[in-house]
Amino acid sequence: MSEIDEDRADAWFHALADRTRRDILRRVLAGEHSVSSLAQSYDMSFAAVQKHVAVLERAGLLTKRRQGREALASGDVEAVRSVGAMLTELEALWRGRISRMDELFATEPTRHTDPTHETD
Amino acid sequence: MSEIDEDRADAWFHALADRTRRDILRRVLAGEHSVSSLAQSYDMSFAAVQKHVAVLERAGLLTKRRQGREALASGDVEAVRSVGAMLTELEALWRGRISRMDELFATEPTRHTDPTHETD
DNA sequence: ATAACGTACAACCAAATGGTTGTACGTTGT
DNA sequence: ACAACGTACAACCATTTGGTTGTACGTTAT
Repeated sequence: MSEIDEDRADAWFHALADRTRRDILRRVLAGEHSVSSLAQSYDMSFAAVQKHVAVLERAGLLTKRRQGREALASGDVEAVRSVGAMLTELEALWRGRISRMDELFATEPTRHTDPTHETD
Repeated sequence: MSEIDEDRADAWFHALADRTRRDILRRVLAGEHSVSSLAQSYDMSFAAVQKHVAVLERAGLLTKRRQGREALASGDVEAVRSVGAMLTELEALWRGRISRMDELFATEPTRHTDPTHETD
């Protein structure tokens, strides 16, 4: 895992580790929203919401396009899939553990016929 | 999404938002490790690693069992899958956006034969 | 018995986080 | 022209975070 990948993963998971940001991401994945229309949904200042959007943008989880005075935010489903792929890699490590246990079961049984424990 | 679910998601993503913790999780998903053996892998104090393990444990991403004086940590693949499932739900919102766009394409074409733009 | 080991946790510290208000600046509507 | 709107960002503040050292306590080995 390269240093740059770890940086991206840090940004992804940090961005997702806040419920307001997860909620914003849900909305912008479902459709484009201006920053101010998003801000109206939450009981906090416009600036706070704008910062949350900026965190999601820096993490690459959403993109903004300018239309007149509005900034329209849109979720990037490919980035979400990349995060999912990281978790799948973690699962693969776990599957590796299991197959190593299988190996163990495949080699261990010879012990059962260990001549030093011969009984007949 | 219930309040308790959001709390769990906060804990999951926060736990994953640190590269040392992700690395620890990789190791304990691949196989059981004592806290001190984990600590030897990192250039920080035992206490720091012990706290990282505690964060992962509180998030439910790993479990510990006591064996003598050692605490053996093991990754919980089901929890990892639950995090993945959250992301899949996010993707579903995006697919919803697409199908709403399909609806739009399905109704819009009548405009093309709008009598006010009749040319012949 | 006692030294060494493995763990847990408290107290502390610098840096980052999530919020606030205020300011500046381009865009839109009257 | 000018007021209102939408955005961005700086400065500030309380809390949390990720690290440290030190202490305490049960377990293992000599």
